[in-house]
Amino acid sequence: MSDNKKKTQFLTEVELEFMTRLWELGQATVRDVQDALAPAKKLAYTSAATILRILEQKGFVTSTKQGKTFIYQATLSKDTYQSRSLKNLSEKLFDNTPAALVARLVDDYDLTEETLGEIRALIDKRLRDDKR
Amino acid sequence: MSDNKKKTQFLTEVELEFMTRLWELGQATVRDVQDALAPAKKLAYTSAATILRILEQKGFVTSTKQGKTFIYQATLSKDTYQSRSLKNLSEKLFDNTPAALVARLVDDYDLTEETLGEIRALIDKRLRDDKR
DNA sequence: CCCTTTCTACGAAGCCCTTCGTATTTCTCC
DNA sequence: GGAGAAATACGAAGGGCTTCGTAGAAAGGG
Repeated sequence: MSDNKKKTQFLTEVELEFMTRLWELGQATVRDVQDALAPAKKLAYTSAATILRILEQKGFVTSTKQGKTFIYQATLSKDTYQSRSLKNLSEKLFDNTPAALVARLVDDYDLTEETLGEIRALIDKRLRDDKR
Repeated sequence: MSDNKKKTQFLTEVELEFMTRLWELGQATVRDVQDALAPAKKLAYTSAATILRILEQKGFVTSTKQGKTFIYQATLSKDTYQSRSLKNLSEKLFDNTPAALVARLVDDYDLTEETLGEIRALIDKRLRDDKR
């Protein structure tokens, strides 16, 4: 005890949009991120700056100053966030049963035969690897 | 045009908790749902009533009056909401590539051989069904 | 050196979410 | 029919998110 810091595990819609840009760009200034936003999601420069500042407060990104400008970078990898999100979804909505999640996915989407094949290959690979 | 009704596609944390109870119970009064909440998530009776009222406003549940009491019921099946959530996650975080989602899932979780087998069976079934 | 451009810092407005308390209605049953 | 129990209706407080504007600092070219 204790940093009574309230953990914000998950990103809001807008924050996710920003993190996605950062994951793509690797490093980026406010301007870079703002420019990278889809036309439908454009924000004022100061709005973009605010979102990045908040993301930094929450620990999702870090910044380093270069000249007068901050350069932002994600502290959390996309992979890690994907894991976290899937785990959460599985817990909250699929009774912590990943197989049920895949079942739903396979049932709903009009997955092409090719996609289904890819998925099966992944599983087979994993089964093989586990055997070893 | 137009019903300028802003669609709220997704549930908040608390709302999801409530919907989960409703999905389990089938039909339920405010009191039923409140009682069904996990101890850590107990709310005052009026709070529970408020959440259900909001869920109704948003169209996720309907109510019918029975005597002086409202009986609530989900209008959206859990399956449907699962689909919607998966679709969203896939779009927003996996470049709309369901196979990538499964890949992450298979990589992260320590899935048992049994679970992996189940998943593969699902896919095989789907592949077979599609063939027909 | 100063003007323009570009950046950061900060705070405010509007909205929604969460939680609850108070006030009112409705039912029941003695 | 009136008292008490239980339900609904409503609104308010507190907090967070989203968006932006204004003010001030920093940089650089003429």
